[in-house]
Amino acid sequence: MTSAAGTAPEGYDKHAFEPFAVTVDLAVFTIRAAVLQVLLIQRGQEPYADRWALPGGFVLPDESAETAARRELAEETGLSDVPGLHLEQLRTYSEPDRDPRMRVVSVAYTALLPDAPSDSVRGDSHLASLEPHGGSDAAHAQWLPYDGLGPLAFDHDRILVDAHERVGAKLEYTCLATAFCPPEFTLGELQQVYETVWGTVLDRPNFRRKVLATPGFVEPIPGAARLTGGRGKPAALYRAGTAATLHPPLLRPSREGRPV
Amino acid sequence: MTSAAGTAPEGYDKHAFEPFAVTVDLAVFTIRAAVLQVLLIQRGQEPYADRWALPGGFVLPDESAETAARRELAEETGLSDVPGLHLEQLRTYSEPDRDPRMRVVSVAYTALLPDAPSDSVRGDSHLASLEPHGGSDAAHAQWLPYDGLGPLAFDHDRILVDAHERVGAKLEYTCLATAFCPPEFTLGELQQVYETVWGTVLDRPNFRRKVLATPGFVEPIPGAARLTGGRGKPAALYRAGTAATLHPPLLRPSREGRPV
DNA sequence: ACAAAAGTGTTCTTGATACACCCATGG
DNA sequence: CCATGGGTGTATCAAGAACACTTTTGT
Repeated sequence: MTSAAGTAPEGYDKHAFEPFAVTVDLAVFTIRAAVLQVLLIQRGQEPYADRWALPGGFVLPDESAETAARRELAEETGLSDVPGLHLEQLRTYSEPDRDPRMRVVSVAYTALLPDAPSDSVRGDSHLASLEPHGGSDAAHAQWLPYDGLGPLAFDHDRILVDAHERVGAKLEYTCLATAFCPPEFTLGELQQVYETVWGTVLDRPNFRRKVLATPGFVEPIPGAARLTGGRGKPAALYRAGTAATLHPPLLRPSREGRPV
Repeated sequence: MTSAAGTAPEGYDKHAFEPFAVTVDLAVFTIRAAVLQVLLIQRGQEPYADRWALPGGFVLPDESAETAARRELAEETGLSDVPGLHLEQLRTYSEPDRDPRMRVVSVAYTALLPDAPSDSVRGDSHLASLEPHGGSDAAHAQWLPYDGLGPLAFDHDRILVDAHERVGAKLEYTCLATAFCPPEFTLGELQQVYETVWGTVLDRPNFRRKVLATPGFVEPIPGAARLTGGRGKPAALYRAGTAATLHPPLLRPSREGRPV
């Protein structure tokens, strides 16, 4: 049997069998002031009232899961057409008891947003722009630090851990890190992305050489420079390149004692 | 909003909205006689009558997608509790028009099965064991070479390409290759896995050193040996180790001109 | 002058590559 | 004794790690 034929309903009576709800859940990350932040919403109703949860919602009858993910992201964050938005399917969660109310199969997506990392720690001007909707759910959409989150609603803890792990792994062998950066960024900011997601410290000279030696990772913007910390030499600016993968990869340090 | 609350049906009337069918599709690979093979079934009905398709079926109301995948694999292949079976979620396909009959969201899985590679090319004794069910769908389940497949039903071409790409990539940085091997295997057989999936030739001495230098990849079976090609020195036998990842990775050769 | 951050150079070590070569078995 | 496949040794080269050092800015 294949996609839809076979084992179960043969006549395709659309209401003859127990329906599944199909939803999307979004693990939205950004880096602000060298801290990994996650976009969460506070639930207003049972189950899990007052707990934090991932943004998300139903897949509508005529849209794909990815379309639904983009729509929900725009609706709940007010961010539509964010330049440099990275959206990628994570995996699907389908345990029968993951939502106590009914059978819900959820396709999880990971999204990465740029937000000038550790530059001028501005007074949450962006955060405000995330809450333009006075609407029911989006009203409490908020960035929270990834570390030290209390237990989330449903199985969202696990989704978030899976998403974080995937992002960390993809930094090793793809050019994904630029998705956290604004259109113009310094190599120090790019390094900050790696250090924040991995929770490690990298050697600046070696990081620099590695990035510049990978064709298509970043492109220099001739003449441009910017001060990053108030003091120090102004850093050269770069744009994201066209390459998608890193060869050879940029491996996390000290994987020796790492559990496999 | 979260998994199930919010945007759409608030009262949770299970039949109030357009239902989705949720299915699993299986990309089942094995290596036989140094050829990458895929398990396919021939469709008996429209749409796509007589075309080859991936095995799969409906997720039942009280099982997870992974449970459904294991059940379908057992039902359609007669293979239940295969030792060393590797089953892993690939991704979810949810384009609204992917099945012309109704809305079907399919969670695709990749499965890898051992089958003594290129050893004694026995007379398809295994193949026969895949068709014990005279039942409707499983009747035509069959191994076919991955290369040179005609167009498959639905979007199964794409699923299969995605699965192959994922397997190839995971060989680089995980110990996945042993999933293609029987419980006891030689290093030559393990190398055959890499060469078959990647479509490249590897240097035997270097491959050997690399594998043995990775702790937990394989474990030697003291004293055991086996002839592989009728001639030549008997090869030492190994078991799969406990490690899951490869550090450093075993990269595909000649990635220079590779599109990124 | 000093601190802070960017950027360059150099050494050391590791791992990958490309071979040449030896060993054991069947025909 | 030769073909075939397993296994070892070795020289060469590229990449990563560690760290000293220079440059440019603000205070």
